[in-house]
Amino acid sequence: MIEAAEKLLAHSDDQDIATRAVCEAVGVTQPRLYRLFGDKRGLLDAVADAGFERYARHKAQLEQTDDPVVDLYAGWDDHMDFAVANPALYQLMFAPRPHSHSQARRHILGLLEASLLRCSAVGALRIDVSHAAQLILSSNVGVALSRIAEPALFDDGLSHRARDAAFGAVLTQPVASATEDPVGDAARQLHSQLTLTGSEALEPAEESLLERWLERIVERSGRARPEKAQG
Amino acid sequence: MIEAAEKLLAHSDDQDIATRAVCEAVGVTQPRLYRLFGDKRGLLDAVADAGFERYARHKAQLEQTDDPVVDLYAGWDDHMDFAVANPALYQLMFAPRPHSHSQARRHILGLLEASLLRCSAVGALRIDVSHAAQLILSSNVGVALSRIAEPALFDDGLSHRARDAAFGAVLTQPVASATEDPVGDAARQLHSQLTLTGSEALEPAEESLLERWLERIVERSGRARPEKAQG
DNA sequence: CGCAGTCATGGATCAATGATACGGCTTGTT
DNA sequence: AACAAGCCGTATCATTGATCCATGACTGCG
Repeated sequence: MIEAAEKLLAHSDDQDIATRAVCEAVGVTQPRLYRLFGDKRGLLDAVADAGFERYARHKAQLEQTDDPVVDLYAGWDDHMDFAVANPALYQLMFAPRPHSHSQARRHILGLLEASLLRCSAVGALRIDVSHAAQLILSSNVGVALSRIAEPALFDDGLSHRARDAAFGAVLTQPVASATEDPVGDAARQLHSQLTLTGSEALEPAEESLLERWLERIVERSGRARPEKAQG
Repeated sequence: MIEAAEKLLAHSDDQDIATRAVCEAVGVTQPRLYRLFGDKRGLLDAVADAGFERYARHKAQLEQTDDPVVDLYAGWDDHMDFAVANPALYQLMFAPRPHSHSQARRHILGLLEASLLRCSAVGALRIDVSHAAQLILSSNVGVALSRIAEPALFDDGLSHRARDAAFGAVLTQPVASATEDPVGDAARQLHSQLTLTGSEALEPAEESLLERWLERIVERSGRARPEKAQG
């Protein structure tokens, strides 16, 4: 029945299900559902917890590297994959629901803490496990919900950038400095200044062409910059 | 009427409102509401957009420092304050709602980009404005929604830790001191860098013309002191 | 001033849905 | 076989999102 509810939820366009629909999808009556779950909220909690179990199973198959930091990176990406693959279920698990008794968030935080504990054991963690887990999970959820809510506003590369930002603040590994690309940095700064105030020294056509060139420089240097983490 | 809807929403414990309740709180009939907003979703969109306007007004009163990075930090904290002060409205604005036409998220992203553009203009930004805005907003929303959903799981200091993590990934460590001629400074810096290392992104002819333009910008800003440095 | 036409208005109502009461059936025990 | 107990499902209620149609107000014309 939980499977049916999740299926209906995934296919419903307004992110809501009717208890009647769930019941007749399984072939049972409504009182049965209410004796089993007590409430519609109870049913949704059960669906959310079932979602966590699937999440945990999928994650258990994945995490077997001997480098805990690599596993951490894979965990973030896996989380994002889960979110985009099951947006409705993901919202059920991570969007605020009043009076929800689902333990999915707490359990996933526990999984993340376990993963971080391994990192901390090899000295890769800069702050304590609990705080790091909160930071990573909330950031990860924020990116996922933002992408679910309005994919047009949030870039495809956002997940990796946010991941590196969160991990950079949490892990002890040296953070790549921005001074590796001085040309790009200077071009970016000038581009912003021109956008903000303009310049009386150039004709409008010249300024427009200059801005295009600066964008090219920034883009080129962004590609050439050594991007360390992918996977 | 929007105010009444928001008030009811804030006081409702299940994070939902009945169109009847809104109508009789204002003293109008239901068809009136449906001719005004077309839909319950339309009403909620209107409430969300009204929430953005309050957010924007509150923010406009705040942002007046001459250090854009300081303003950026204040903006994050202000965002969190808004979230904890108006949790229901905040969820309406930032939690995914199917088929929502609310522009609140887009507008707030625009405000953030404007704030970041000022940072980038003084060389405080390591990546481009749009990407930085996406990262900061999604992380901020994630922390806020997590705290709203389950305050017990997420520490009080999480907001500041996440803030520093996001900003640390986005800002350059040494903040360039504000000068009276930022365009000229940026142009001079880029000119020097191009002279030193060049750029593969431009053709030689383009690069040569770019250097002449940069010289013109530097010369002009050196001669005519820009007294109106506002944009 | 009177009248027809147009349109907003709201009481009444429909349809969907969450939740439940009550009669009937199965099951186990004597 | 008779009886008690518990589960099941039909039928139903209450709430709520959304809409229909008779009514009345306003406008423009004669």
